[in-house]
Amino acid sequence: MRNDISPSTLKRLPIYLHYLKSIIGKQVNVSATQIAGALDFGEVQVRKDLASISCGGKPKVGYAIKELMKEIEEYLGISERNDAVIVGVGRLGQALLEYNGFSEFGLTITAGFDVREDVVGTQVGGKPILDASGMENYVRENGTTMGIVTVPAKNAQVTADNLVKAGIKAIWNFSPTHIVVPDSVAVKNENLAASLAVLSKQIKEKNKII
Amino acid sequence: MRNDISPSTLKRLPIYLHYLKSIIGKQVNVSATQIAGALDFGEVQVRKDLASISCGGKPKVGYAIKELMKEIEEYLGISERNDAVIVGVGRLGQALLEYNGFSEFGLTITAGFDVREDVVGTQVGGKPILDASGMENYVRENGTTMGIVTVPAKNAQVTADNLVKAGIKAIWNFSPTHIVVPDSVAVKNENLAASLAVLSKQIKEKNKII
DNA sequence: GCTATATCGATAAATGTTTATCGAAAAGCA
DNA sequence: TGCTTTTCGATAAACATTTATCGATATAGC
Repeated sequence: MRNDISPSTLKRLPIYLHYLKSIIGKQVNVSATQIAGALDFGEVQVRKDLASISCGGKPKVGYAIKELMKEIEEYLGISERNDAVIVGVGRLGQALLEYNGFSEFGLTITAGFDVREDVVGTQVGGKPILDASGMENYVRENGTTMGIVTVPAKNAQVTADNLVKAGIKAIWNFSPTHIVVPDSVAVKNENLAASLAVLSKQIKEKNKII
Repeated sequence: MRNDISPSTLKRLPIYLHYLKSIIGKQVNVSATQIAGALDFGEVQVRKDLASISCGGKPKVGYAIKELMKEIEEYLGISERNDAVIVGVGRLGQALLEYNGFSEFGLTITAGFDVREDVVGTQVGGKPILDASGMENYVRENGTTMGIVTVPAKNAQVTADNLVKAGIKAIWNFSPTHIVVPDSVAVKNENLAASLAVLSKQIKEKNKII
């Protein structure tokens, strides 16, 4: 349990966790070789990643799945739960409200906010959709940690600014624009265009080779 | 226009492009300093990124916005258009069908596929939703390059396999599971859990410091 | 008990990415 | 014209990540 895990490793931990969940019940132990094979990663990389959070595996046997899962979950802070609100209840916002896979990682979405009268007052995924004007108060009163931004691009920065004013600690931005926040706030710009760029480039390359 | 651009740079190019679009009309030239300031990147990094695709900026003036945009667009292969289908027309699939920001990056979504009778036959974002059983034929006949996977996790790998069988060149996987495909196919697993992990970790860190 | 094998963990090498530094070039101005 | 400022682009240094190699160890079979 060192504290110096690289961002790259960190990004892979949830992937390992997901895989472990899919095989628990079928086996007791798992080797780095097996994980690497299933996920198409390097064997050494897996071992190195796991070494940084795990108390260790046994030669010839591998890692105890249950323990390993517990260690990853603990490291990812799944015990420390965070509350989030979603600002912008369009299709994407709705999709995120309905998806309950985040609770697996300690995140609970408590409410959605929007300005459109036809959605305010409804429920999506069992969570209330409230008027955007009440967002700041809600965040302040409930001590909400995270704001998920799914508004149109042109409103994203303003929305983020409001969340920051309300004392949010982290912003997860899904709107197709880059937002900037003070240093005290964590931000992750979910950038579909960037992924697409990488993928397009790969297509180009593969075409060239063949 | 070298051909050896790093993945990290590649991921930033769409961000630059987006920013350039937002300031074109307001100015003719832009400096790396300005871009870096607006996007909260390092000044040198911006210059290095741009150097790898651009024919160059002028000291004291910066880069000609129009040219720079053209160069980025060309590099990203926005001229070479790709067709895509979406498999799985739930909320997320619908959100992606309605979002028309991808065309900006050369991607056209032509149809959606699902098994649920209540959506088959409808239109979302002006695109037809067809029965999943016809997916392979559709892809083969239209020479569709990319499959966007937004089915539930447990169906993701099967869906991917079918797409591969149909001759797809790239898979963009939004379902919360890791899928594996042959080497000949490009794949990008869009991993929300990974992003969330990184963000949660950041929150933890910030809490510690304060 | 001994040997063969799978697997771990550590160390080292290779590779990739970011950051710092500096000279040079273009523009503005006295 | 010559000086100052801004900014570029190149080079080098620092840092991070991935990949390769190898000895050590636990298990299984003989």
